[in-house]
Amino acid sequence: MTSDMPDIVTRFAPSPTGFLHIGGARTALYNWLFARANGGKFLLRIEDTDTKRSTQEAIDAILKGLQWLGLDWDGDAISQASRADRHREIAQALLESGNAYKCFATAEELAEKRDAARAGGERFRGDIWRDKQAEAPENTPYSIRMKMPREGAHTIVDRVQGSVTVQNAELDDMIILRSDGTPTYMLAVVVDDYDMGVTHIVRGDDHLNNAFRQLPIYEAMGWSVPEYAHIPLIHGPDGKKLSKRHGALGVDAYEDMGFLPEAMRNYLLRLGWSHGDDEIISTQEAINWFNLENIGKGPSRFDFDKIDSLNSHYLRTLNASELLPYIKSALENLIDHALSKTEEARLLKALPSLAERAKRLPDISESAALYCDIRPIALTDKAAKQFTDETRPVIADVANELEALTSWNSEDIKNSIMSFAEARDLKPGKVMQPLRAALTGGKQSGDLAETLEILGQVESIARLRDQAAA
RNA sequence: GGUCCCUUCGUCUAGUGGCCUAGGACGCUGCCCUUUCACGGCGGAAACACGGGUUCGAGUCCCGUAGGGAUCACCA
Repeated sequence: MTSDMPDIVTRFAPSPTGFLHIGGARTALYNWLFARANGGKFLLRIEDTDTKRSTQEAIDAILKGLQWLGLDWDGDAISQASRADRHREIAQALLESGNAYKCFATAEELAEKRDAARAGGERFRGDIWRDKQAEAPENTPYSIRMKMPREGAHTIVDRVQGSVTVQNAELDDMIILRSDGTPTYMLAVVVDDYDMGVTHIVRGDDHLNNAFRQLPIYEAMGWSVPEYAHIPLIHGPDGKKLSKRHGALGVDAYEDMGFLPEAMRNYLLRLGWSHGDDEIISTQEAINWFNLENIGKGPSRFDFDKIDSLNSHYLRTLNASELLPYIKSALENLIDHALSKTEEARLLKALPSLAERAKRLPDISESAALYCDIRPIALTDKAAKQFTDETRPVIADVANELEALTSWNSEDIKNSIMSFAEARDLKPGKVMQPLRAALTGGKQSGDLAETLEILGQVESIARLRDQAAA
């Protein structure tokens, strides 16, 4: 490690074969937090050595996902493929030092050996040419394989999983340079992590076994081994592994569903990590508190109910002008016209109480539509039942009462309705329920008098008369 | 199948040998508040996978069993 590097360097190293899924997002979050918690650096490396499967779209989606989550990385994102020369150089060095060797076997030959070994209950280590270098043929393409130790064992003291030991005899002579001269992931990770000065590797525990295959490269090069923290995977709500056809979504899908990035961060943080009984954890607190030791060891399931409750909490912390941009375009879609100045003014007053009732952003835009000019408003079945021969005249009369009001504020509106009810010897609820139905069509809204105030005298009375006349 | 990892309420988790009659959160649920829906307040049901040890004492340590997961490519 270079000496001018900070004490802690982490990295997130996604392969750009798809979107940034929820597990990757959490891995990125943990790496980011650990770096930020320790005044270190958080690096981003795109593992695009598999050029066949890597796409620019996927890279863009990953970058966008990280940005949405608010996880900023230090420096430029590094393309692993662009470092192929360096990887080849190390492969060559390994070859020259006798830690790696040329393998002339063909794919078919290898597959054959592998199947045979497996059928016999043996393990195949890919070592056909391990001890036959003297017989190396001329002008034949070859791959380069790592010459793995056969005796002894390696132990990793993983920051999450604890002490883990694997016998060296389990290790195969993996390919580090393909016969077409391109480096494999197994070589590239090690070289890049070393060159980037990565001190702590925090990644999914699907890489735990790989760590042991990578160790011999560090040793052969005389490089110090980084600290490892292998975090458990996230499963779907049913406990099954998350896959593309089974509930794995890109973070953009969660954005579309109406989750706030701060809610997502809080949820992901808490999914597999804890700080006593704390549930609502601000990003600053997360940075102050985050550590590797409190990461749980078992896999966890994604639970929409819980993230909903977190999201509704964060929704409530936003004020009206912060909220409006989040819902504006969805709302305009819903009401089929651009927001007018009056509508916007109503919304600025109504939004906080709408947010209080919402779990996700669409809940807000849907209820916000009530404050727009959408006459005649649609009625739910339940609301429609409020309009009877009995209630229609009441609505009409209340409309007249309200029209006579010279000051339009919730206090006076409420008094007017209450005294109307009293004069007719009606229970307040008998009056208010039909009113509410006529004004909202059955959708959720806040306090009735306040709703009327925000809607304005003209619009309110028009809505009431729509139903009174129907 | 080999190797490695994991296992506390339905879910996320607290718990690091006595403070555990196992705590919190989400969800579920009863009551209260109330002009609706929410919010809020007060309650409730709900878990140490199983079996052996070690120990005066085990959710906590050890060993087995069962279940789940990961990995065994010229993918990453």
